[in-house]
Amino acid sequence: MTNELTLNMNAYLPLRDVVFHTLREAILKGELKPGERLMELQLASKLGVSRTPIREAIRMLEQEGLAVTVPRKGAEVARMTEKDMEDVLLVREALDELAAALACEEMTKEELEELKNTSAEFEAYTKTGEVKCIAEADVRFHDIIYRATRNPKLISILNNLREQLYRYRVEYLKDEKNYPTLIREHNEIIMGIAAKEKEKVKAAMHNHVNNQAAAVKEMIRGQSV
Amino acid sequence: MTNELTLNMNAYLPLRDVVFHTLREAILKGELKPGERLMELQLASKLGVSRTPIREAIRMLEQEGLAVTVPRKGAEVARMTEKDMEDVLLVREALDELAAALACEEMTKEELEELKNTSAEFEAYTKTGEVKCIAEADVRFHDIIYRATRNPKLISILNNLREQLYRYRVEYLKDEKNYPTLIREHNEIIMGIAAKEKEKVKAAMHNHVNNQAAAVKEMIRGQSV
DNA sequence: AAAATCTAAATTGTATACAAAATACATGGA
DNA sequence: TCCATGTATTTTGTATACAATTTAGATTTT
Repeated sequence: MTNELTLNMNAYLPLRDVVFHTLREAILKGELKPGERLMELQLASKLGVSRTPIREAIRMLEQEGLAVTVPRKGAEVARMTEKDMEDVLLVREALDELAAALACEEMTKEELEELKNTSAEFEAYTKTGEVKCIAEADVRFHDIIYRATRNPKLISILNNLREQLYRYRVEYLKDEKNYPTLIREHNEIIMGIAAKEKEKVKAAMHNHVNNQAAAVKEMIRGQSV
Repeated sequence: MTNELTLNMNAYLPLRDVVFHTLREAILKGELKPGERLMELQLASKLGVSRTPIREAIRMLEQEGLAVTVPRKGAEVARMTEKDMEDVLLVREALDELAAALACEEMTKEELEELKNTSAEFEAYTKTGEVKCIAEADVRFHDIIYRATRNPKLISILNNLREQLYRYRVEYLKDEKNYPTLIREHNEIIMGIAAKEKEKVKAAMHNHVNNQAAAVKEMIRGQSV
């Protein structure tokens, strides 16, 4: 009798992590709006826990850039200006290019297949117009590339950057007129990786992020009226 | 009587921040070694505070990548493998290049002067051999470039990456034979920025980080015996 | 001696208590 | 009405208490 019973005894998660994930989701979905105060007692009673795990979760959100706290005043959901968004996009541009180049070197045939499939799924969803599914397919597409970099540090930074853009990106994907461009760009990236033409892939990815950047900025400008 | 008495009433810092900075310093200086356990009660009594601010500081260190915690077992100082270091350096290479390019566009004459002065100080310290001063001058040199990017998000990521390399970088600066190369590279960067030749600056910065990368890797390999 | 089991101590997870500061609101005066 | 002041309430900061789990050591068993 070897220890085959180590099923998911790792399922234990400290409350701070549960709270952290819950609050993060709420912020990204927009349920907690930028500038909204994160009051410990209120959150604690709403989530049915004490202040201790709430406070620890807030410290984590803070470090991720999703919350901002002023000593003795408390935390609030981070506000994002257009400038902040531009800053994030500029960094993302550089790192997505790096990721594309690395993926070009490292990606296996199986992963390339997966990438193609995901791209096909993405295209299929654009036909039906299910925004949530489109967004998820897009995330998967980029995740496959990220994973192929074999660089966890890079992946975690990219995930954080993506997180910051999340709220606006969904809006971007609602606009049907972007779909053909996106599909073409995805295909360019796939072809580049398949041919292992690093410079082409970098250029394609640069373009891809850049287009998104332009759209997101326009969107913010529209909102800020 | 206008309110000129807003001196530094902001001097108040929550204990969690004091603890966070203290522990971070200790980790970067190597006083707390990779793999060393961070026990709450022990740290609390050593720093003369309760467990609460210690725990919050640990959550912050965790998010910065300086500590790793396993639920119910506790936190320890993050270990760094050679692969981890390579990963960090690869990202840093890309972002330092980006920073150099942005600085090239944005840097004022005054900042350029400051950069030259700092480079001169760096050179002077290499003559006296005060490693700590050399390191500080080098940090200042790169900080001036970072600041000139006008991109706080980029700056914070770069600071985090630098932090991860910190322990090994000091060792690197102890080796006198690196000094001439470093000085030359600094000058190339300065000249490139002065002439606003973006591509040259990027190449110079790439080279600069790359050399450091090679040295750091060699160092790790030496240690791991 | 090696392995397994039990027990005591140490350690983390969570809740709560109390102090200090910030906020909101009411009251009083110009 | 507007501003200033004072007071009550809310909220954060920190310490502590207790429960649950892990770890280490001792004891027993094979």
